[in-house]
Amino acid sequence: MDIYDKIIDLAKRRGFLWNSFELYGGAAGFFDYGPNGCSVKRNIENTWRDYYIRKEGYFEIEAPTVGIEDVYIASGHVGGFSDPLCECVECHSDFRADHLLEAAGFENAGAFSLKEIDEKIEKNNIVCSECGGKLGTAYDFNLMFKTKIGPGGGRQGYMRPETAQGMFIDFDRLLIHNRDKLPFGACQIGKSYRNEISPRQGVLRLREFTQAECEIFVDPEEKTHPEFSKYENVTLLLYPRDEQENEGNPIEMTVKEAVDSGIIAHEFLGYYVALTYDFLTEIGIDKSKLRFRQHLRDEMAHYAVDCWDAEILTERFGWVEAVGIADRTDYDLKAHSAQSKTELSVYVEFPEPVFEKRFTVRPDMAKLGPLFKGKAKQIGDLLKYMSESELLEYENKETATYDLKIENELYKVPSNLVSFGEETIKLSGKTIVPHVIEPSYGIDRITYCVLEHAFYEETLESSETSESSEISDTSEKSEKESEEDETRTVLRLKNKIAPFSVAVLPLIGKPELLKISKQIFESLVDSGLNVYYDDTGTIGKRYRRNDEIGIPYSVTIDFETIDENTVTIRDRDSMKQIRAGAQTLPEKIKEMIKTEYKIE
RNA sequence: GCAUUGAUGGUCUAGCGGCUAUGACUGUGGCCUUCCAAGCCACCUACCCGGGUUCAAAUCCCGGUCGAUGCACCA
Repeated sequence: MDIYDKIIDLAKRRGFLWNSFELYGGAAGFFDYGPNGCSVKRNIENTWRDYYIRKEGYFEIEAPTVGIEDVYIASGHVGGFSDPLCECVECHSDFRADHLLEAAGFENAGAFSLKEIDEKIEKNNIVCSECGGKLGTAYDFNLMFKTKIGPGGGRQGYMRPETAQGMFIDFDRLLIHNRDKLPFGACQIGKSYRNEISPRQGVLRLREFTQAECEIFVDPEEKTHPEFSKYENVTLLLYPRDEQENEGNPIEMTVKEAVDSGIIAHEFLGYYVALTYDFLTEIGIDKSKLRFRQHLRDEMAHYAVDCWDAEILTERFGWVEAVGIADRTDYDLKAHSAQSKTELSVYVEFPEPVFEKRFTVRPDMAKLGPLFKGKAKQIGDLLKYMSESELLEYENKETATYDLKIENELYKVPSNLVSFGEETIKLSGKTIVPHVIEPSYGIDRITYCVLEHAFYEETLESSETSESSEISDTSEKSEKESEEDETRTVLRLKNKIAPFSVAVLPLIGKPELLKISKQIFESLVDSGLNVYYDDTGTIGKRYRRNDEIGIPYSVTIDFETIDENTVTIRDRDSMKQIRAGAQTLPEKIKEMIKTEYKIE
């Protein structure tokens, strides 16, 4: 049983993760979060909000999960989020049709239509590489879930394959909300949907999953980050493109070093790579099992400048991509701008107005109008955009006119109606389409990894077998261990991530202890803590149960509580205890939660 | 989607044509119990779904669903 099986087993038993639709036999690619899983996931999401909304000051929005067709035409998902597949008639293997053609020597096979693919397969006699059978006609498999909006034929709708488009579409509203200034960010946490061909690896590849995405809109020429110094000395394990291509290894370096040496494209990306490191370690990802891998050039979207994935090491699946941090440039805004025929841009004021000398031609339109009637505008425009030398070329000194030819008609424009010269123009700003820096987090993957990294088993020698250390034969000893020693399973979750902060446990079920326990429970609940109360069975069993779902502290009420108004506080990880006054318990526990206090 | 393989209480598991489906752990109630899965008593909970073969199917056959693995796909 590997750690994945152990965690899925624990997750099922203790209400973290359940297969969806189990009652009806289940469906691949869907998971339910049970009560404890829901708490952990929510705590992770709220910590994310803490970083992006509270600290970074970005704006959270909530857009629909169903989108209209225009959105995904613009984003490229309607056309590009599908793959041409080809099925073997004999053995029913599926192949990427474009890959087959590329293997047969065609270049840019990805650009072929389905019809072209069929023709080329036919002509070149391409057969199934598995069994040599004949290939069926190519078809598009689009990874978006389709739906209809409204009754009857309805309007074509799609379940969103990423939350990002919501932020792009609201760009102009968000810009006004930020009072027309860059940079600013918008985020959203929510479900996304991809109709995966074959979901595997449990909760790591889902058809419905939760993303936390942030789109930060920046000035394309200003990719330094004002708060860069906050993270510049964070040391990261980076796996740059060059190292991957030359079979090298990840390298440790500070964010500053990575940006200065050009490994990370710019400060803005570096800042969010470091923030991601901070966030992931804060929620309990093991530092030593976290690295940042740069996308290879062919792996990156064609419009992206640079892209780094946070990868988390898991035992069964190896390095799992959990976060992507990309510079998407102005691709998305331009695409939506073109699709919606609306300008999506920002007017950026220069710190100082810029004065530019420019040669300008000023045709006297008030005179040219009556003279040339319908052609006047065309003539005027032609003159306006001429350089000095061009203008002089058309000058006819004899007749004192500029002789212009438009559609083979000659127009003689009197020179005295055209003035020109150098002018100084004041520019106080310019209109730009912002670039987008996108940190995108896969919350379900992160949640699984947090559980895996928190998972801890220890073997406790049962008290009767303490003499077993005298046995010299190791195999005999291990046999004895498995018989008599017990395994304690602990989720060493960070305090802020654990499903409950503290458990209240009367030592035994005597009425006088139960009464006072309830009072202590109430006082902790009233102070805002998430408290778990349990008075069944024996104390040891309850400790074990709570260890397994990661409750960091247990408050035990015993007979001294009645006499002296004190309780014990037990540490989940060390099992050590301290005594504390019941009066100030809520403050004490809150302080311990906040400081990740360990009783040694 | 293909191939291999599996599916029995919440979990692990025995049974592999034939009585009321085995056991352990968990859970619940009770007794006991002054700090780490203690003990005793009682109880709850299961043959993945649909067809077929048979007097009789958890067991054999076919199809489906879900899981694991490989190929393919995906990030």
